[in-house]
Amino acid sequence: MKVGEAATRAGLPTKTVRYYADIGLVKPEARSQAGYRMYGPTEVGKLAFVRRARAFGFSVAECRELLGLYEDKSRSSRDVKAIAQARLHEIDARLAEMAKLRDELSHLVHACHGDERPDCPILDGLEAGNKG
Amino acid sequence: MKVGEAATRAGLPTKTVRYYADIGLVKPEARSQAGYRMYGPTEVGKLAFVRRARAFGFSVAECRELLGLYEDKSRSSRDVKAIAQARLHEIDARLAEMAKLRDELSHLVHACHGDERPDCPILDGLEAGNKG
DNA sequence: GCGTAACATTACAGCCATTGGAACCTTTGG
DNA sequence: CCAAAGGTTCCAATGGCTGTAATGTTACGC
Repeated sequence: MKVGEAATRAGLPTKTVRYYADIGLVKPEARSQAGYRMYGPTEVGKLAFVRRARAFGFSVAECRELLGLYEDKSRSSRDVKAIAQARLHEIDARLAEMAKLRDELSHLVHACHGDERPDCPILDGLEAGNKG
Repeated sequence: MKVGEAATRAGLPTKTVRYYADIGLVKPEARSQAGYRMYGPTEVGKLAFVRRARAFGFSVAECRELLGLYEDKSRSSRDVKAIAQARLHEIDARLAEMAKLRDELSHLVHACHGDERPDCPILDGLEAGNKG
């Protein structure tokens, strides 16, 4: 498939997919006669993976490393597992924090009466919660 | 207090606090005789507010909007609630994405035997899991 | 009162990860 | 055959910081 479809399937802007190809993060499987980037399901999978990892806050360099886990056939699976597991711990920590923040905001939203009164618990809560 | 202390209290880098002052997001209460940015507790509160909002994924522009509501005494809490609730939905979606990434990595980590063999299941995981 | 370290200032450059636009080429369908 | 839709490259700009240089100010020990 061409870049547009690959982008759509991966849930990324076409421009970004091209950019990822340019920086060598996710290269197209091949180029068509006319020079079009041609992608297969594997690449779409990688792109979607990168999208998730990026949304999570991993840098492009880290995404590269993570993708490296998939691509480096010469690496021992012990190394792969170690790196993946370390990342997993990071992810779990961030996930927990995000969930906590989410619950906080949720609580505040539900505590907010949402009428015309100017004293809103959301703003008070955010203001009060300046300790961390 | 001066910028350094304000930054520390708000949990932000000094540089960022100065940057926020420059773009008019959170201005210092005043300038000292020597031109130093002078902050009070109100500004520290705003800075911490911005930090948390940024961590939630609010853009600086959105932070500005929220701070605007915060500063506008005639604000209705309905507006604030509407904005916060919209963001909450986004955050939920983002959390779901993160959970997906986490599960993907977790699955791969557990499927990997972690020995010296170069054919690690982690390497194969992507081709299969390209649906999201 | 003086030195100096720790802080502050501005201005400007650079960074990362995109994103927009111009100018052009290829494929697809009536 | 021609237009629309979608592809290409390249270069510029954006958002949100972050580093660095050159310089000014303040606090503290001597």
